Amino acid sequence: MTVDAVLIAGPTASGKSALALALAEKLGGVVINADSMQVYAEAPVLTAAPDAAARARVPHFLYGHVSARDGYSTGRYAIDAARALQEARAMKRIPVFTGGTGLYFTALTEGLSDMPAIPAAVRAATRALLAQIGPQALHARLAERDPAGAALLRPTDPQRIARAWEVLQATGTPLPEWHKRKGRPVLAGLRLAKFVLDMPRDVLRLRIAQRFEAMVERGGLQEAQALMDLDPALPAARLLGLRPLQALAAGDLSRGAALARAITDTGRFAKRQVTWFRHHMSDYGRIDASVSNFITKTIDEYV
RNA sequence: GCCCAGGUAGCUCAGUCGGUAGAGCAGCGGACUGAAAAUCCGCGUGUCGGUGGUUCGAUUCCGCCCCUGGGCA
Repeated sequence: MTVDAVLIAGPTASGKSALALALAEKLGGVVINADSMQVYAEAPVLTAAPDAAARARVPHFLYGHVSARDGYSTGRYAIDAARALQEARAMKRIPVFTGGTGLYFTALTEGLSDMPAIPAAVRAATRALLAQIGPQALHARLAERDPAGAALLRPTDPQRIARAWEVLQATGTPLPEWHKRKGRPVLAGLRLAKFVLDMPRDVLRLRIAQRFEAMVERGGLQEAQALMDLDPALPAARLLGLRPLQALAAGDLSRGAALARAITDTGRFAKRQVTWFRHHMSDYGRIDASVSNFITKTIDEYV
């Protein structure tokens, strides 16, 4: 495998971390996270982050390097990933990027638009305004100043409306204008081996269910309890399973109902991931991860 | 064994005074440029328990059978 970096994407619970570890070990590489939730330090169990044993075998980057009590973003990820890449290259080790966040892979291989970070104060004010007047009204206001941008968005899509609004407020330039300025991909100019793990949906759902049960056994409930006071507006508050487990801890949900809720939510997420991979990553090689020896087979075939 | 109430979508149910049927949840498909494990859009996926009968036509009415729940013994 004569490449500069390996990319392994896959839906949650598909076994990509294990493949990345085995591949990095075989290649003398490092593993770099490409998952938006595994960056948080407080929930290694619930985010299925690589454990101490894995991290002892191969250097891991961008796992638990930020607090769940802080915000994080794709923009920050792109910066962090570029730095991790430099560190790996300085070590003369091949970086193996792995995770399930499609947008992070876009940042790695396509690049985000070249635009400034939006000040936290503007973002907070936009959220407050959105909460106050609602998405329809904010969409209407956006349409007054950025008709073209507003036309691209549905009045029912609060997150994208807020994003367009805050960018306009902070920079005075409509978001679509910024999107025309292509930025430099984190992995620009590198030879890449790109893979997407794949498996039948019903098999994946079963794995999700089994893994979540195991997470609860291994301290997932305690992690959720420790984050009871987490600001619900933070990205980390969206962590799958967090709310159901907190409801379980508070006595508002039975164990069975909490687990069912979390497993259903996770299955839906996996479906969205697969849709992204199918349409944005069609040039990635497909690996069937439902066969028991897929790691060995993959290494035999590509290394 | 007898009486009663049910058997309709994966689940919980609605409905058809006889013209092959919807709702919620689940599920499936799709979009996606700095919160992306987010956010948003679209789609009923069905031998209406089985089998005879009446009828131009039965998921609907009638008979028998099977299954489930409750009651009486």
